[in-house]
Amino acid sequence: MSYTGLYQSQHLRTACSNCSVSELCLPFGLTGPEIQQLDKLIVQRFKVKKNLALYRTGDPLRSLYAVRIGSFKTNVISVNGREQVTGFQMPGELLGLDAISTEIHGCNAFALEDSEVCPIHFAHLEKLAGELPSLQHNLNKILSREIVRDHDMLMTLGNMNSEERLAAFLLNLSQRLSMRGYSPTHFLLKMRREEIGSYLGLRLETICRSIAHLRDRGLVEISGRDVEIHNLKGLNQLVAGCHRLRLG
Amino acid sequence: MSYTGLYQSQHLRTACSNCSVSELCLPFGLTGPEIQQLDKLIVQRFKVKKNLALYRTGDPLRSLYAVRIGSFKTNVISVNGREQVTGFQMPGELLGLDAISTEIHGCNAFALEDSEVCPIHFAHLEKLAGELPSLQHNLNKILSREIVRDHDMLMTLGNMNSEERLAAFLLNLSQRLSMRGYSPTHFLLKMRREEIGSYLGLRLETICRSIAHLRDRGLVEISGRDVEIHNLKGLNQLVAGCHRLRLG
DNA sequence: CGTGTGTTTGATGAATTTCAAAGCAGGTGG
DNA sequence: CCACCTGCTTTGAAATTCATCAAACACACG
Repeated sequence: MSYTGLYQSQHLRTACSNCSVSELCLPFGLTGPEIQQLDKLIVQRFKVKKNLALYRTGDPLRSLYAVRIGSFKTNVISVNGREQVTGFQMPGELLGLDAISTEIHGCNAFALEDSEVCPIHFAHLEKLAGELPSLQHNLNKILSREIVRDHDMLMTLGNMNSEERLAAFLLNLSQRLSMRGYSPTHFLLKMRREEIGSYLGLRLETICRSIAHLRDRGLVEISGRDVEIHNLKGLNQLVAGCHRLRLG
Repeated sequence: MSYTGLYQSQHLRTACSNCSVSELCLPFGLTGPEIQQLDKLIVQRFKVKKNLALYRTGDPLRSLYAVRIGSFKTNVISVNGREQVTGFQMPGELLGLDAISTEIHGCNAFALEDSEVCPIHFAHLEKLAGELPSLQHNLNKILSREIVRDHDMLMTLGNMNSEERLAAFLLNLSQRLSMRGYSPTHFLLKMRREEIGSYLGLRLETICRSIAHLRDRGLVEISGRDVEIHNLKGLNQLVAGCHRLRLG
């Protein structure tokens, strides 16, 4: 069995397994005729084989990348050789935003499976943004949203125990997949336990044990990379108290 | 004794205790005549008393704020009432970047001491950025730099023990202060132990004990809020192995 | 000089890491 | 097609770190 889909086995596929150009424009919040402007930037596409780098720390920023097919992880390697995973990206999401500050990539991006991306030449994007206020506005929003996401992650690492972190992680994947039309309750993990652990600030053994705990509570069934969420509500309750209090 | 300075007692002051308008333009990377354009946006200034909020979660985004005098913390309160400090801001730094995504503030900003800020009306800033490509470019960079900072923080929380986290925190303050012309080795903390703990994902008692450990190693002398770094090199070595490996 | 807030230190217990070993799955070559 | 590797996952037992609970202390302020 082979997967062209992502985080989702073929027979479960309920939506497109890849992203069209106009879908790639979605993060930029563009509609109608403006898409055609952005279209001009999203002309190329290329494949990245599993475990190969899309870019590496220190590479100059040429393009941002929109994931079309597959999935990626971004990580930073410390002097003493430890990996810190800073994020996982799936189709329709952007890679490389952190490089804008220095115009040099500050992390590595590796394909977790055979994948395909569309490069978006950054200098051209900025030029186009200068002409299209709504594009500029949305670029600001995209960058800001990334900051919000990171703050949520800080909250996860600062306030949650291992079981809650794993639950929050699974719910996050579930939500992002359902946004793209996939099943929110049944999907495949493309990363190893060790990578999940790095992302969540835990050791891989702790991830295994937390999986076992969630299983014992009857909330999920996870065998290998295959995830089945039995009780979405229960998972949500587990992390509810740790979430951002929304006012206004 | 009263402090108009920030993180720095009066008698130690070696640089300006507040930021002029042109200094506030520094984060935007502008020089020469362009500053005069930005000047038009930075016209007001107002004071925020210690412990009062500059803005709160749920407030609509009207302005970003440049800290002129004093210091702030940003935090998020979770449903179960726990505080997560997401950052500390000192003069010359910007507040409110995370609100751009939703146009609603996603966190609270509190003054840690009597402070003064310059509001930068965001709609006007975006409009001006549309006319000044270099301003737009720098706004992108500022947002991206915030993402990089957050990634470094994820690394701190994911890979370091309590002592290393505290050392990294002190070095970070030291570096930001020295950039502004203050002593990198002698300064005052404006936040409580509990707030440092929240920021570093530790309890306040653990902060106290980590302080004691660093003192026992002869690296620092901290009594109350007064910090004296005796061995900057030693502190750096402590966290060196956990830092980003730079290639290229 | 008392009161309240913030800090320090100690004793204990819980959660997570570390070390170790066994089990499983997928891919490769005989 | 099977056997064997190799890399990944799971589980157990011991060690460690950090959180929790508790109490004393320090300091600023009215």
